[in-house]
Amino acid sequence: MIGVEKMHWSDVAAKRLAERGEKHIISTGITPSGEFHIGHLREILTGDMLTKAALKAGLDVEFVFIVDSADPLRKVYSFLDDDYEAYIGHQLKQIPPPTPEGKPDHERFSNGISYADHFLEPFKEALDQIDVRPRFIDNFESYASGKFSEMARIACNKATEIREIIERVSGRELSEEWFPWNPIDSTGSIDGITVTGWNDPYVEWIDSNGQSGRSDVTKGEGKLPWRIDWPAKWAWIGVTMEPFGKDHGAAGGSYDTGKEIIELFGKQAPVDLTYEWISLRGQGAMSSSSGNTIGPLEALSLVPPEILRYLIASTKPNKAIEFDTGMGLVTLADEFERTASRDFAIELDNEDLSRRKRVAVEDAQIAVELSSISASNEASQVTFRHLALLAQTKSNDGDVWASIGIQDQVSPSMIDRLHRMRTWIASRHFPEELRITILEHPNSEALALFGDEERTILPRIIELFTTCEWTSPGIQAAISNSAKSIELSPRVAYRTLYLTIMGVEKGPRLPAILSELNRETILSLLKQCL
RNA sequence: GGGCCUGUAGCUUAGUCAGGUAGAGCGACGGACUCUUAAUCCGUAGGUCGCGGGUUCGAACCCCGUCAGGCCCGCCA
Repeated sequence: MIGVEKMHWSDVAAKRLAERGEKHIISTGITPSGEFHIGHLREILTGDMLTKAALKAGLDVEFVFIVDSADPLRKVYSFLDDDYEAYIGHQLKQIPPPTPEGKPDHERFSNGISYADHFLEPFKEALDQIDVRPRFIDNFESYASGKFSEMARIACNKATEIREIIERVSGRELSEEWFPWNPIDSTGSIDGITVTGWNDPYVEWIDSNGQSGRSDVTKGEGKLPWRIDWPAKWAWIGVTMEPFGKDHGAAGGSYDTGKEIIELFGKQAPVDLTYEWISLRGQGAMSSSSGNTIGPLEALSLVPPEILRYLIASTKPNKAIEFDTGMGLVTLADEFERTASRDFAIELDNEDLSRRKRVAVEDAQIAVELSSISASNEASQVTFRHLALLAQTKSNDGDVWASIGIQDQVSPSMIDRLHRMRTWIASRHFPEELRITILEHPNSEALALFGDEERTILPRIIELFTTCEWTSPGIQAAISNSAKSIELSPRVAYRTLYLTIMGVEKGPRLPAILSELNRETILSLLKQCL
């Protein structure tokens, strides 16, 4: 007995789903309290990949994304002006979006754009680019339209049971005034308000200003607290699976209480999948409030969407990811290119493949499948590294295509890729290691590495550079000939040039780069090195 | 304080559930190509599997302890 087949993480989860039936709703949700970041992308991509795996397994599945716009503003975040003090406790759908300076933008708000919308819109654009197309559910609208009515009434009627569950499972003690409904007070806030009575379907309250009133829980005049709000959503939407961050997944966390609370609603808790967080390399966890973020759109301006998908697809959910916008991104992108261009059918055909290797091949194959964007499925003709080189040495796109040899059939995705590469090179994220730098003055440390051969060949190079055709082939011939004419390896000529022009011993292919530069500038630099 | 997750070559990691003397990619190094030397091809080196015990004929894997990082028990993907 070899054992049960091992599978890609998405298939393992799909199998768990299949054990529960045919029809499924996979849900994800995010609070639009600040700028979305690539950490949020893990939530939504994990959900998207689970959906695809479930479809592959023959299940009837729908993917939804709940926008938690009914959540209140918790505090004045660092990117907000103190004017937002007045909105603390107010629901995100009910307050104005910030201007670029962080002030409340009343004008846009009067045009129907809320704080929640402000942050959601760019994220939707990113989702479109990475080909994630969920059904959006606006939580605030859901409350307003009565979707939560039944669950809210059950929760209020079973306040004692819910209190018991939360206190027992989370191990924390709830205050005397605690009630499973947060009404909206006379100013629009759900903070600092005390529930004084419950007369189905009305919650009676008194707020911090001494004002009293009552809220109809079936009309969304308030909201359920998070720990009840979540299972209530599972219940009314019919969620059967939900991936969530490790913060919710810890023992005693909101999933643990939620799975008991939902039973009061007469439903079953969804299958869970806890995923680790994404941090920014060298900077710790990402957080919208601290400004330590990379937005999905910023990430997408640097790399094609399939690379971001690949990052999630190829990493098991319980592994923390350190997102590296420098060399790590190059390595990731190159790994994707290599993997995507493999012929898995042939590899799997090999009978001698060990079990372990076979699983690894299948895993890679599925990761690639989950990464590809439906529209453009072709393999790219260049590695990221190489494209980075070409983009830096050839200012004209046509020259780049000619160098790759695809000038007659340039695909839209290649053009797209080159443009992203140019953006990346211009950004602060581009790794110095890959950046081509041409010296303005000779580097004495580099020249100290000169040997007899280098000293001998330099005058020959200068001589041939003075007369050769200043094109890539012309320069290449000149370099080659400078060495051959005095019976040295071209290697020496290249080393000499790297030391004189870039101050390093090795480097990228020189002829193309030099042809982009001014001949006199190079000659002058070389002569200074004599 | 209680609980959960993670720790494997310089880097990213597979393998841990079902124990059988560690696999891969990147990088590094070396070589090849009458060769655009960060391209391509071939090869080499590199691991006391965080640490210490235990169980076992046998442990990266199971058990106990311990260290480090992260998280939850208010809110956060």
